[in-house]
Amino acid sequence: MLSNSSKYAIKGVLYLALNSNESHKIMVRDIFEVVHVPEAYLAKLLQELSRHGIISSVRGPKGGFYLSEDDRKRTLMDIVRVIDGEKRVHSCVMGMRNCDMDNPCVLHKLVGANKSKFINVLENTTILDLVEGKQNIEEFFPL
Amino acid sequence: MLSNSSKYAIKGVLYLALNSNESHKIMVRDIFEVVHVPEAYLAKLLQELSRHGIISSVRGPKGGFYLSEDDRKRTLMDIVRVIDGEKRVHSCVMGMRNCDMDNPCVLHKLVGANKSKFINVLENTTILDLVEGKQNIEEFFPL
DNA sequence: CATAAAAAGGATAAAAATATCTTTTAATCT
DNA sequence: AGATTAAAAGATATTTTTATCCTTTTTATG
Repeated sequence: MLSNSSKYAIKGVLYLALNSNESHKIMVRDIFEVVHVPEAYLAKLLQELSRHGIISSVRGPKGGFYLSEDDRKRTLMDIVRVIDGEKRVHSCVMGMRNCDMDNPCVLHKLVGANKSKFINVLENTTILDLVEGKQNIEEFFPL
Repeated sequence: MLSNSSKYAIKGVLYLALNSNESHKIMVRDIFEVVHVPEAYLAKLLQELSRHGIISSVRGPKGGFYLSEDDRKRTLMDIVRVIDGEKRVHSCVMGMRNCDMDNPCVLHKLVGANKSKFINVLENTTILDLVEGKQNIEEFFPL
């Protein structure tokens, strides 16, 4: 429903949201220990997000990853979509054939409603919401 | 959150609930095609459930798997617990350290509520509920 | 222009999940 | 008892996910 990779990616982006901006970019080297994700693996994930325009990056000295103002308007689902793919997220809880949102099976009715809510949260929560929101920033840690 | 193996197991048990009883046992051979799970794999899963007393089975001729009356009172969570383990189900959505139901992180607050509901459904829905309930039996298919 | 910094990319490795095959054990029926 | 049937158990194979390593490309700066 939500892969480790996606969780890692969200953690990384969260860190960027809290610590980076256009004039202060951050290297993977400075993130991976804080969010407890292997350096090379996190790099891969962030590169993937950058390639899909979900986050920003520049190469070379003084380079690194960061979130632009627009990037911050991205939703959690944007991240998950890139890392896990649309398919995984929307696949039927029961893996039933001929069963999806529109034509749900019984288990869909039982658990699907909650899954849908889960998806709604992912779709409606932006990075900005998380960071600027009413949330106590301290609660994010430890990532 | 819910492995394929668990889904397979639930499907298998559902089939047993609909088609078996103490005096009419069913062989894996007769289930696997209907529920679209590889024969040997489904066998493993059902054996595991049987070993943990979630479903019933007898060996030899006229043998097979079946659900006793008591078996039918088992919840979906009983199945998931055996196949996926307690840990997987209750693990933090974000994989945060120091984060669980009692001491939730921010993402917990966002998506955790729905996850908890999801878990509640699994914990409060018995096989019997699914089969005898108000549900139209046809809706289960195709498994 | 040279150099160093940093992401990007490709190839590989390790671990976990999924799946299959083979042998053993138990029950039933001649 | 012996043959047969079916689950149980054990060993092995495949695939997917997760993770690492190493090289290449880009870019800023002295």
